[in-house]
Amino acid sequence: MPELPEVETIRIEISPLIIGRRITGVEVFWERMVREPSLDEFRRGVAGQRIVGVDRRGKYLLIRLGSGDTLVVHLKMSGALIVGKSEDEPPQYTHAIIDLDGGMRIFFRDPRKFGLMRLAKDDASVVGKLGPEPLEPDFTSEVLGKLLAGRKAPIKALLTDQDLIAGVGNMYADEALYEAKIHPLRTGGSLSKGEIARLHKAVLKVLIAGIGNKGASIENYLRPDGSKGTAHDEFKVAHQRKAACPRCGTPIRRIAVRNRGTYFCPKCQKMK
DNA sequence: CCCGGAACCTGAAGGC
DNA sequence: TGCCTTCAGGTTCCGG
Repeated sequence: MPELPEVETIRIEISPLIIGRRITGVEVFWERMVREPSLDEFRRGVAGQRIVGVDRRGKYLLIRLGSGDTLVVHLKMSGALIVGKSEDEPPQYTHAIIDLDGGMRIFFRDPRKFGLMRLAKDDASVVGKLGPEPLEPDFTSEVLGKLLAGRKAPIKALLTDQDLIAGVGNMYADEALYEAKIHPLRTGGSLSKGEIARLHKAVLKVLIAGIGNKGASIENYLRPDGSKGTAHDEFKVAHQRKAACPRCGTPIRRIAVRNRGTYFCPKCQKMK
């Protein structure tokens, strides 16, 4: 599922393919994919525009247009942007196509149909409420401590709350908690200063490793050239059903936290 | 403000 | 073989 490392990989790899190209048209086969404005307005606002940049904020991909507007893409759980040629057959589950000059097209593939696009005048209306970017220098252990102070919710739920930290999703939250040896059900406010420092370091480590491995191809995530990432090969606990803890050999356990599958080592990550 | 649960989606995988 | 259940989870909305 696209989380920060997956979206960042897409940003890095799609930028040289599409920046400088002009969008010649948009086809949308699943209309609910376009949230704002109306589909007609969306088409008019996108068609004819030149792509002048691609940014990322949290899990949002921000495609900058010559008009000053931003084509916002969120891939949710199963979305992928595949760059191909005009004569290519659309991949299965393609729900929208963005045609570019030079005989290229971007296929928006999304089996679960959660992914969305919108056209925005400014960033604030879309990503204004997001928490800090975890890989920016201003995201320090002290900042993380302040965000968690007094919170009664499970740390697993807080880590995946986009208003607290932007970009961390279910998989990387499990990996970070394992790395920091913290039980996913510990409350945010119960973490010691040392544990917060460990967790901060772990979040950076797993995200950077994820980007280095071009994302995790659990489920349907694909890179713009259609290939898979390899980050999931290095997951210690996330989705490791029936596997053993690489540190102590204890079977990995799965529990549900806020209705999300949560994997951890019951021996290394104690409630205390 | 804080917390938890449901809804949106549908293919894949596993059990019987 | 085939049906049924479970699992996957980012975001938004709603109720307490």
